[in-house]
Amino acid sequence: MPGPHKWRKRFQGHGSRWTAPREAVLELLSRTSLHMSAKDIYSAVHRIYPNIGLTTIYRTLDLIYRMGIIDKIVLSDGQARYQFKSGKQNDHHHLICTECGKIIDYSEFEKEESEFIKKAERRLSEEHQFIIMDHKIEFLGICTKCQLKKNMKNEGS
Amino acid sequence: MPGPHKWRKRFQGHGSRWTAPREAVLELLSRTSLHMSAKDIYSAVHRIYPNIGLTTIYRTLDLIYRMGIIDKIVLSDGQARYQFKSGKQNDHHHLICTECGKIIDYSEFEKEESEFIKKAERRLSEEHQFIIMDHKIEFLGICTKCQLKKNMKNEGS
DNA sequence: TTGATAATGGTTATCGTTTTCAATAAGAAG
DNA sequence: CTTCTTATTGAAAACGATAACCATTATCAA
Repeated sequence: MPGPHKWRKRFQGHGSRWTAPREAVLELLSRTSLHMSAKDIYSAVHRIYPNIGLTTIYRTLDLIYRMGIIDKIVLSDGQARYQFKSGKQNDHHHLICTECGKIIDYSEFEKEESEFIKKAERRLSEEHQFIIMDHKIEFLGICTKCQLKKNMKNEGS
Repeated sequence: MPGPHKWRKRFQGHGSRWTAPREAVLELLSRTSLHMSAKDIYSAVHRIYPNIGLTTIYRTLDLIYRMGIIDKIVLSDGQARYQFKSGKQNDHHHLICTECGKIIDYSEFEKEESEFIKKAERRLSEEHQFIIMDHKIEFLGICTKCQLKKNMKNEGS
């Protein structure tokens, strides 16, 4: 049923089949830069593929995450967000609004950051005998919209 | 019922009462450097206070978290860990074993790190109009124990 | 076309955390 | 010390995100 596609080979090489639900999820994620929750993805895909089940969304996300196609971050609201890995801008970090959950990617200061990270990894792996695989940097704050909302509330009361 | 205590005032100032469950939880957390889950805390407190309910643990943790007495981090296993804020060594970061969930605090390279963080915060708040409140840096890897376990498995097969 | 088996989707289970609610206890006032 | 208000408690039930189950369906190699 699913059409020919650039990901087909990758799935078959991985021992997995190329199916319509997988195509739908990948199509969606590859076309947005948003960090979507499983439910977000479900409702979006559901529009063009009304029979899809939420279970399949979770399984597909897990699969393509393990295949290294998408990133996954767990926010403090207990929900995971998924994002397509765009080939280039990979080692990015997150700026998260603690009010509304909005996530902004940034990959500025690549030099300073990657330099700092390298140094830290070297030191930590030495001192604590860890094999370091990955890192995560998040800045938490309040986005413009939520700043405005807060101001309006305060004026109102 | 709960005895006099150094935290008593802080609770009453906050409009909250000083109770035995709260004393038990604070006593525990203030005496360990571990990052404990709600269940960890429940079982530990339960030993010296067998009537306590898990609900109360959650409520107490939420309260003292909002009072700024403890830190809270949500791991990718979907469970929150709580840790007493020791006055001094505050701005620390985490080294997390992705196999067993062990968390190590580190506050090395304070100079490099805090310098980098300051710079990043300045730049991000300018470019994205965010009010930055906090940050989180995590390194993910495999701890010594789990490295050994993996080796033994490979030899076994 | 066929057959083995991976994938699906509906349902149910799990697990951490929250809510509900009646009973209890803290602590200010008398 | 007693009384009264009300915050807190604990048991049970509800909740939400995710995972497991299982009979049915679809992929794709032969």
